[in-house]
Amino acid sequence: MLDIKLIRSNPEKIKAGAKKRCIDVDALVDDILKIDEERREVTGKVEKMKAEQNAATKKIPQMKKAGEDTTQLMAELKTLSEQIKAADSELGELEEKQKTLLLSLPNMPDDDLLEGGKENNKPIRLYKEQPKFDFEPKNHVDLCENLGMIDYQRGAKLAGAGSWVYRGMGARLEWALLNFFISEHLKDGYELILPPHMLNYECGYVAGQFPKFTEEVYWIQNPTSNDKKFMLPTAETALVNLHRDEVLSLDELPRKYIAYTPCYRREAGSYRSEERGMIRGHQFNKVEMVQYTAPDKSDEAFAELVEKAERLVQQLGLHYRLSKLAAGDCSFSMARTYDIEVWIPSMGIYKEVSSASNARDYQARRGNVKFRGADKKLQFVHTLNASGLATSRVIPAIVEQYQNADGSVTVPEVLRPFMGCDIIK
RNA sequence: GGAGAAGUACCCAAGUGGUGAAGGGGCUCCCCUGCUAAGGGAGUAGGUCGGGUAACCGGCGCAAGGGUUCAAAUCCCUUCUUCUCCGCCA
Repeated sequence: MLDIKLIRSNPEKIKAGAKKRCIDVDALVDDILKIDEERREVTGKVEKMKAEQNAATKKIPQMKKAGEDTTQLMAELKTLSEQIKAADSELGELEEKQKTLLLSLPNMPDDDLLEGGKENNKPIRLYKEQPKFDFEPKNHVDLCENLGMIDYQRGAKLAGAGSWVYRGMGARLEWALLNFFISEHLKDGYELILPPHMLNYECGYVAGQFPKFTEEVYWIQNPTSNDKKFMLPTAETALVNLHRDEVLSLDELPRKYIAYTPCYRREAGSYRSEERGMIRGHQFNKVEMVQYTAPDKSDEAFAELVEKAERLVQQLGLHYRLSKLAAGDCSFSMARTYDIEVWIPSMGIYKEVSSASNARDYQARRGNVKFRGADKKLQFVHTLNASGLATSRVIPAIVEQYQNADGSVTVPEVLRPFMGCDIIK
């Protein structure tokens, strides 16, 4: 959520920010300002009446004590009370309306971001070279099936298209990756969190996924209650809500968390034919990093998160690309995002394994997460997140980039202690 | 799933319709003493919204949201959370 005071004082800036994201919010901003003005006017009216009511109400017990007749005053106050009620409900509607509109404004992109969508994403660097094979390389679907690592058939039997079963060395590779990621993060002093996977609506709202993307998650509706929960689409949704409605002290910052969870996504409308195998599934495993920082420290934290995510991919020895996303490709809540994409030889493209973002105070405003600064004043914290990493894109990259002519796959060195073997065959 | 009890500030806690939400602990500052402990005094309801250049003025606030009333921490309803007991259960 953006600061209404910023919108009030500099609406053109907000409009220009959205334009960079290829979103036109001109009419929306104008509407917000119009309602804001109306809201403030009604607020003044209501508060004046309430002040009058409070003053008069205090007189009644005094008059009663003195034996005076209060019926006339009480009658007058009844009228006033009715007027207040009417004006108050008008005010409530205006506030509600304003909030709804405010929520549909995306975060402001950072000044240095390029305008436009995906096509303007800018590669910052490449790591290693594209692997060359002196044999006909296989794709990860065939490799995984041949090696008994992933069972797509039975995954579909159990849960439909877009679901798979990890088995044998596949399951062990998956688990080794998660262990490797977590142990690296622990070395860097991050606190491990295992959050609930079913979250209440408020969590999605604070993270910035709702109300816009309520249809992209799975909802749990119990037959005997109205209680509704959703399956988290990323652990970020849980982690940025850990300190919702809290005031952190300056010496508690930065807070550095990691969480392992499966991520549950409906992925409605995606093209399965182009993304065979594990590239896009309804459930995939991910270790997520989240930091809460003071505003002046968030750039530093962002650099740290990018570096950490990169380091993991480097340690796995995978060829990847780091890109700075153009404004229009950053997600709704984020002021800036860098993607790390690994090379999938069979597809001939790079696929995201980590997305590092700085939300600045956008999520903190929605979740009311503050800290008390050195000057004792309350301010919103900054929240940042980065995957570290999502396994479902790493495994295809590993099996394809590390495949051998005989169809076996060499295990990256850093994973061997976790796997207990050097080669999958 | 059923029954009951509770939710007031950093903590404990009083408060069953009426002017400023008691009291204690802790914390901060001051005084006395001065090695410590003890004692005395003052402060400790924040936050947010609206108005104002500002000092300041005003609205809201007793888990959350509604309702009754001239007036609600207090009465009524709904929801949430915690605790106790019962049932079911991996």
